[in-house]
Amino acid sequence: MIDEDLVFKALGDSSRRFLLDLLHKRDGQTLGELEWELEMTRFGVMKHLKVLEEAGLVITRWRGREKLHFLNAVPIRLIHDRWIDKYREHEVSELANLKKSLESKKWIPARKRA
Amino acid sequence: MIDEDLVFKALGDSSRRFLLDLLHKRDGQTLGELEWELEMTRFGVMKHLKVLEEAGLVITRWRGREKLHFLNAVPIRLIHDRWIDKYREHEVSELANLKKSLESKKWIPARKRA
DNA sequence: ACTATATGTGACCATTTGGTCACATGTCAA
DNA sequence: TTGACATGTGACCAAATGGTCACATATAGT
Repeated sequence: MIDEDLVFKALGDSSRRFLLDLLHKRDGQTLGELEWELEMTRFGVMKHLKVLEEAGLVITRWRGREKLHFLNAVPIRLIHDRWIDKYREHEVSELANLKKSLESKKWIPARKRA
Repeated sequence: MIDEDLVFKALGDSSRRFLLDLLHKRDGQTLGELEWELEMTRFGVMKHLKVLEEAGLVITRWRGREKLHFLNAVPIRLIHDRWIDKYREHEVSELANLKKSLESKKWIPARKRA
């Protein structure tokens, strides 16, 4: 079960959003690696990672003495569905544009189609 | 333009998300009307509405002595575009990871690591 | 003009939060 | 086994936050 409040609270801090960005660039980074990118001691980074993990936005795995951190987009996806999509009807046209844009990215050129 | 940090911070509080829900149900409500729905004095509600307004999530208009509040979904849409959609491409694999994680792996407390 | 209504301001307080540190545990490699 | 390395815990502190209140301003309606 995903706690919507934990997810929103986790996303409410720019350092944590930056950590998600870092993991998005390269998944499976250790605390030591992430620590380098922030102007903060590893203890601060650790706290932020804990918040992200408890919100389900980051999943971890141990490899020996290293803790690997992986981005989990599922909670964000659920927010997208449960919260943001609530406002669809207010902006039908823009959403249509977005959809078109996304679909065109998946466009398969004629020569490669079966 | 739109301060992403203000938007995320504004969304990070459940009372404020509830206020957005109320405005989504019925747009243009006054402070007095919204106040009824929360278990909080009007001062608290006022502060939350101010945060929402400064984040651009709520737009206001005066009608005599009444202040009408309107939901503005645009900042949410921008988050949708620049933040959430970032993770679209990873969605499938992350979902797979989660599934695998839930099915086969068990969390091993640090103290008990081999 | 008078009074009830609707919202605003600044001070204030308790709690939460972001961040650091001393110290501790667990792991790798020589 | 020894020592360097990677992460964890609990206490601690300053700052931000959620919420209330006394007091103030502006508008509506009679």
